[in-house]
Amino acid sequence: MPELPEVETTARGLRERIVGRRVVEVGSLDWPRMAPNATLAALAEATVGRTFESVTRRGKFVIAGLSGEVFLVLHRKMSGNLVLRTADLPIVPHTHLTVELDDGWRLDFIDPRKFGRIYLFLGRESLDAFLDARLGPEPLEIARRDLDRLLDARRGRLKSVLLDQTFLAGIGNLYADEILWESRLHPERPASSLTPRERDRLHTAIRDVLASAIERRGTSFADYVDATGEQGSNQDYLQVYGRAGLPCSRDGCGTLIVRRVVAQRGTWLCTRCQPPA
DNA sequence: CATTACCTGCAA
DNA sequence: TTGCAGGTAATG
Repeated sequence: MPELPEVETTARGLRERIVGRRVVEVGSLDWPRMAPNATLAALAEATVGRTFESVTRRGKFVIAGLSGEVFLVLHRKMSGNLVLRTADLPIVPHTHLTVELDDGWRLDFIDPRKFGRIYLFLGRESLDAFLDARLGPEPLEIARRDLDRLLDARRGRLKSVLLDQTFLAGIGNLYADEILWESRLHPERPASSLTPRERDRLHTAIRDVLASAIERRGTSFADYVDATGEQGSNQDYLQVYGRAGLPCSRDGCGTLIVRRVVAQRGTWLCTRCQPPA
């Protein structure tokens, strides 16, 4: 489940390897609804012959910028991966886009569940309009005072607010649970009910949980691998996600982690460290 | 707010 | 064989 840390790791890996490379060929778009605003022909026409100038991340989107303000934007949703391979290797099953580069490497978008999306934007304005309509601020850049403003504008529960990409961009189910455990906040607390001290804890936890997951190159819980096909290590450091029945690791706690459904999502928490009120 | 659709792999 | 996993858009 690629969330902010996994997408950041992938973007960094791609940046190292494809910036400065020219697109030679584009292919394999076998599932047209994965590219809502472009056909294979349009993708090829816009990118072949152009050179990658940047690879960035915004929320869970990877944004590959080519010369002439052409942007290839990819969202991996749940099972998607972006992997670089040498062009002589066969295309594996569930590959839905291939971008061949001038140095003998190929960027493959592989997604068994076909939930992933591929967008093409010509010009920075159309890219920014697309992103700004969907995404709130970056969690690693949000100032403490701005978090107040964001929280006060929300009436839902913490868990669903954290999952809302227009609140903060890039947090998904796994990191929402980890952030709430780290903050010692119950997922069903109303977002606007937090005391200043609790907001401090939430602000710190958002930064710490996401930053350390990036340092560990992401969580390889199910499908995720980075741009070179390597797994991250953050799955070895999870405190609650997927850990029902295991003891809470907080000093002297040991309460068994429970799973329940909050905001229609599997949600793991320590009921002692994260009291309902 | 909640529910459903989109998809496939995999566990029960 | 059924149902669950979950990101997001669309729909009650």
